[in-house]
Amino acid sequence: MAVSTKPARGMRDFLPADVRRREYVIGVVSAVFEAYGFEPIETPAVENIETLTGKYGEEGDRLIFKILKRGEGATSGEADLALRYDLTVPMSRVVAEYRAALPKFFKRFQIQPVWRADRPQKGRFREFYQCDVDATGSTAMTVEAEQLAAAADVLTRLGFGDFTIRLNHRQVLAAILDAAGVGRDLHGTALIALDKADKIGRDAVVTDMVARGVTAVAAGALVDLLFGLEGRDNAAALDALGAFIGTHETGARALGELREILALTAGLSAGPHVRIDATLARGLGYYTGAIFEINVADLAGSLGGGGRYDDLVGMFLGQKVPACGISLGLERILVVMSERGMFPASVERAPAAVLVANFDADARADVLALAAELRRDSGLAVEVYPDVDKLGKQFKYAAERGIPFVAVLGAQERASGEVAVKTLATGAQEAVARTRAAEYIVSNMGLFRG
RNA sequence: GUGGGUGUAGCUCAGUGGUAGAGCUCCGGACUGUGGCUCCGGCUGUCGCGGGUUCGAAUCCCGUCAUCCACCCCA
Repeated sequence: MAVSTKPARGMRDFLPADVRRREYVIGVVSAVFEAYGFEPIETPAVENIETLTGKYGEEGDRLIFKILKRGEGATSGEADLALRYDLTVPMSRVVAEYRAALPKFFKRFQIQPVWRADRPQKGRFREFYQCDVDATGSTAMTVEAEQLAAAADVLTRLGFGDFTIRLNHRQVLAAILDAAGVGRDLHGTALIALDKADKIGRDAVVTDMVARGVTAVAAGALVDLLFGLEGRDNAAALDALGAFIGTHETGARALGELREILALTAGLSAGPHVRIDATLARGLGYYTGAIFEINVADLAGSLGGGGRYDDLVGMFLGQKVPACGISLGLERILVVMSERGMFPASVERAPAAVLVANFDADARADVLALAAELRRDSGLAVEVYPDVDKLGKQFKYAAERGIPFVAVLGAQERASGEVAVKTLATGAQEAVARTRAAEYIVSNMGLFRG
């Protein structure tokens, strides 16, 4: 065996138990999104490369998986296609392409894999699913509020109680930097330093900023502001930010938007989880307004994130279409749920409810017939042991797979028109009339419902 | 792209220069119409790969690959 049987780096195979868990989470996500009036769409795995480049910022562009051009590309290294990096950009392309056919307010959700040429680590893969909700056509903060509520509903229904939704605004960040006296050309690099505030501490942030060209006075002012916000509630934080930026026009308007989002979510599921965080920056290039990120204590990365991007669709259409969206990371959610054992018993269920034993070559046709009767009459999944084998092996197989009942149809049972049904959890076994076997199993099935 | 940890049986790992081990799993049997418990017996290895040092390398050195963790960034 010379060839490795492992999947490619950062990619994973999903065995039955994995798929069941994934489908459970996806089911909750779609049900919640649909309840908010979002409609599903799907787009191709592959996009023309120019659709993707220049949308994510320098760091993002570097992580795009490119596909060599057929033919001469194999030698020249030229790429004309790429695997999608997220779902937001393809969705924006779709909105631009089908603008006339789509409703004025287009609310879509999309649950599909995306690919990033990143270095894998805990909760980070090169192929992973995103669950995105986005709405185009409105600049109202009701959009942000509802999307935060939808995300909070999903997490709450999955059993999360301890998540934090960090909320900030790109224009607030810009206003703070302006007010501190940081030149526009240094905004990007200053944000990177600022983003680390909660990790590396006050002095390190100042040092970092100065190294990036920010004056010591400006860096000091920023740090005083940010660390002065610690421990304050949302209203106090917004007031402090407002005092700092003073009469800065776009900044004041942005703060107003954050106040509105807080007011609108206050009575919703998201309300208790939202926290103003002036250090939240987010690297993706296309955000223009409110930005958010969902975190949980036991994971370094985020469970989800998003924000408003009013110019992205316009990059394809040439006409401004406001948009806002939020993305939940399926694998991140699954990693935490698996570690915490948050899956309900119904998800960890056995593949079948009944195993029909097969130990008499002459009875094989009748065994298959019994299985068909049980499926029809009980509605349960019924599996037949394919090989003629010792009964002991078959009981062991059923026990290992977690199948709760074994039905035995041997010469004795066939002669008497009965089926021996054994309940593995209790060890109880009863001979029941073949016509009543399904009913017997169903009535005992309640013991195993989680 | 940067830094670090780990690669030995199907799995978890021990073995720090002298003939490759344990536990679990698996298979068979005790129990040829009954799983879990117990007991008995048995299988399994290019020690990640390539080179170097050495009389001798799983062990030391170099390289490489894989994987995990962290950084960056992100879901």
